Amino acid sequence: MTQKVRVRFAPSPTGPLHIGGVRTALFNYLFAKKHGGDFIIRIEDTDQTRYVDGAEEYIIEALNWLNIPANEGPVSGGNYGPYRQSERKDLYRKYADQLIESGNAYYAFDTSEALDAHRKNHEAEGKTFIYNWHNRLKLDNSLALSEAEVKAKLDSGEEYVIRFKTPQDETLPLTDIVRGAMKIDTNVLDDKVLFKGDGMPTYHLANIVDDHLMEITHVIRGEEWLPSLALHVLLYRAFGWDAPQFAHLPLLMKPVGKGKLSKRDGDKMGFPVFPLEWKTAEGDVFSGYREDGYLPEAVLNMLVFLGWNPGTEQEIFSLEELVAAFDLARVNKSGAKFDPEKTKWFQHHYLQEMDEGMLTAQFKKFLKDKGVTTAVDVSVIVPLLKERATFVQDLWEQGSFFFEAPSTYDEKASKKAFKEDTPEILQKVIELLQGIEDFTATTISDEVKGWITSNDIGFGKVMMPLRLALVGEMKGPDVFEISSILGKKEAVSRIEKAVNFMKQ
RNA sequence: GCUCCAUUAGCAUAGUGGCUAGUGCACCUCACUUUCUAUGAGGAGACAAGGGUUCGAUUCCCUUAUGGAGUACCA
Repeated sequence: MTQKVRVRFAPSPTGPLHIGGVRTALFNYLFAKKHGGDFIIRIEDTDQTRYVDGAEEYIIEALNWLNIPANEGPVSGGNYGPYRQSERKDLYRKYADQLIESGNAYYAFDTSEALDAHRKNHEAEGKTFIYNWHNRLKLDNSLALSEAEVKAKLDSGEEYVIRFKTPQDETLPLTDIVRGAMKIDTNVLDDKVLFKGDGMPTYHLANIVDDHLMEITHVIRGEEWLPSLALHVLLYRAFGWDAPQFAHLPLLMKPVGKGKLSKRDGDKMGFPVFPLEWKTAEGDVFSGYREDGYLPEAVLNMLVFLGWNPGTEQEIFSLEELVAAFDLARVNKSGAKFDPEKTKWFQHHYLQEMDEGMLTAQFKKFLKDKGVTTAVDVSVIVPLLKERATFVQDLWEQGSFFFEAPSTYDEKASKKAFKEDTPEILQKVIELLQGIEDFTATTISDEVKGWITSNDIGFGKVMMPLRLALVGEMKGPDVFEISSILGKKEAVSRIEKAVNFMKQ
């Protein structure tokens, strides 16, 4: 029996959770649930200078909205806490020391200024400064200095960092579930800082220690971590621990042009890149899927197909179906361009599937928020409008005329529809409507159509101006449905208004 | 620059050593709705390039090109 699957999503609370991060969380969630495992959230806040207020709450709320909550985390708790690295601070030091004792790490006293200077000099010569085997003995660290010198520096309280002593002359084989086998020459790696001058570990140390302590079995993360994989594997080895399995997910790219999707792309191109709306301290607002009216099911379905597919032709998946179908082996290797149009298609689909009573309730709320009061039965018009709606707000877009009589007539359409003989025709229609007792769509339709054919008038001459009179534009459902819902009195009044408008 | 990763139509992708290379979005046409949507039916559109290996390569190998990531006392 293998051990229980435990995966973690480890965001850094430096701002709102990017949609790419949401996908990483989703894949972690699906993998965990598929294998009956646990999904853990861990806040990686080892960089205190980049901490942003509210970011952590945002992350949790976003996952809850999408219905993919964690089993363990800073809010839900668990047996492996604390789940914030800042609260685990005291823990890391001893592991860094352990590495020094075993000869896998060393103290380095080089100041940031000195290292920056080295980098600048190298850059000027077109070279890259790497802190590793080829120069570590020439720099200011415990490998180059005598024991007494090191002790003196340490005792005097001089600031230092702890660096990993990357092994030399080794071809390290790496395995990734998505990419398969890779290998890297350890000589190109640098001696990464594991423990910072401020007493905090870097991501690299903290993530290995925590993943080990939290008994993480699979690390599923973005491709931007692939270059760090060698270091991480080496760290597990240095500690003598079993490494988890790794899976690096392809990046999400902008819809057009080059480069990865960034937070500024969204509002520039008219789609959200965040699950929830986010307001910065400076007052900038980034739109979110939730506030834009997307359903969580649509966002999830869209997201899961970015970099994964089931290998069948099924495209619509409920969360349960995703859990059943998901497989890391079917994750793609190359970056996926984000397609906002496809998102809308999913959204349209899920809106159609939504319970009609629920949709009506949401639309009623929308109307209330807008301050619209009406005698019209909203539950009657929702089914009429819904198939052409992608968002709840589209119902208003499509059917506002049910609640407000048109005050103007679409210019282009009225040129086409309002002709010289139109007032006369509409006047006849008014008389016709007045005479209908059973004011239902079918009866009105029969009466009007019958009248048109028997008088040989031509449908266009009647239907177009009639629609324009009732709606104000060339849109909306069947004109007779509209007439019926508006009621005789209102329908007649709108037609009269149009007649008067034309007479001016 | 260096290291690692990738490359099927505008986008997301399926797939195979030999088939008309499949699907969805978007696009075009028609039908329906005498409007606009939605829907239905059709249609156009792809294996980055060049070398190998092979009886045969989109599929395997190499090179090039393009794209991406990393290259911090950030995650």
